[in-house]
Amino acid sequence: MKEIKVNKGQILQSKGDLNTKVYLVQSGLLRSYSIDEKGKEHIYMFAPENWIIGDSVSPESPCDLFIDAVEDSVVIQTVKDAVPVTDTKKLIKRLEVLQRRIIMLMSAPAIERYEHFIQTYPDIVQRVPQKMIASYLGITPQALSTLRAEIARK
Amino acid sequence: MKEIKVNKGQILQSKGDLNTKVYLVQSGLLRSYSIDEKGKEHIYMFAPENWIIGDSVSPESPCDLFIDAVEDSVVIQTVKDAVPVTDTKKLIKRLEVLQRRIIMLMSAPAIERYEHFIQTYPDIVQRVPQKMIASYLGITPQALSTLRAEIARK
DNA sequence: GTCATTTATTAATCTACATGAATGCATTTC
DNA sequence: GAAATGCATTCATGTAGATTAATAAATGAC
Repeated sequence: MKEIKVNKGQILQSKGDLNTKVYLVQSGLLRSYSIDEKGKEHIYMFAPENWIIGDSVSPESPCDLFIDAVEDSVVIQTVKDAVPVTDTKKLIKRLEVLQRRIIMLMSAPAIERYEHFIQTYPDIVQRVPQKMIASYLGITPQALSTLRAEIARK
Repeated sequence: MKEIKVNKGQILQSKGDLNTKVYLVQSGLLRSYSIDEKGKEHIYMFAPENWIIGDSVSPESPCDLFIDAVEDSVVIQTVKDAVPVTDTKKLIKRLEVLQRRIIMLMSAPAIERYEHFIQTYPDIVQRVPQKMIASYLGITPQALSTLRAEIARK
């Protein structure tokens, strides 16, 4: 358990890493994402102040996600075992978020997913480039741009 | 905490219910799903023997999902508070599954999601109608049928 | 066993979103 | 402060998968 300063763009975890840690964000903003065979990034989550971020695999397995800093950040790094004990309530809360995300990915068109996102995370919208929001929503930056133009036109 | 017999097709939980329970499947097969504004079902998960199924919202909030029996089943019903204590490891395992599902929904085409599904849950494939697999994958039964024909042709 | 209902398949058409490319701004870098 | 890089926008075209509809096969009800 130690405090780390991370610069914007700095990578904390790469796909395939073993013995990965969990990060509690003190200040700044991290993100986790996967990269597919075509080299395309897909953002799994954003972690602003007070959020916990890490790959949900056991420490022994190679991880799936990259984690890096979207802003200069300060984080506390802990081993995975330390976390579950800390806060079961938070885990349940996270399950709830993931459940809603899956349902939305399957049933709602991009425009509704976008509207839900800006309502749920208005602060994050201000802090990350639009292409990252597109990546989180599962669409291209072009599609998001077009969709925003449509919303503005109304 | 009590044991319940459920008949195929019987609904255990409907969207909007309060004080929802968690079900541990003894035998048979349950599923949870949402219904969108167009009346279309989207299966969130299947729960065969020894799985836990429930809506990930606090007991006080109205739930989002329906739960019903795909086969005649026997389940143990418990209140939510009883579960977290039981097994943090299982919660983590579930986070891992959800993480992979989200990544796949965003980055993999339907055919790969299908192949991943039949590899991961070969038993479930045998036990549920194809349209439910389509619903789980986030595509229509027609699309799955066509996609299966393509696989067979190879 | 017969009829009714649900499920799976196939095909024609439509649509949301991807891809690729061009352009204008805004940032960073030296 | 000029050049380079990254970001957002717009447009033309392509495509995975949705929708609609018709038919066949399987399952269930009586």
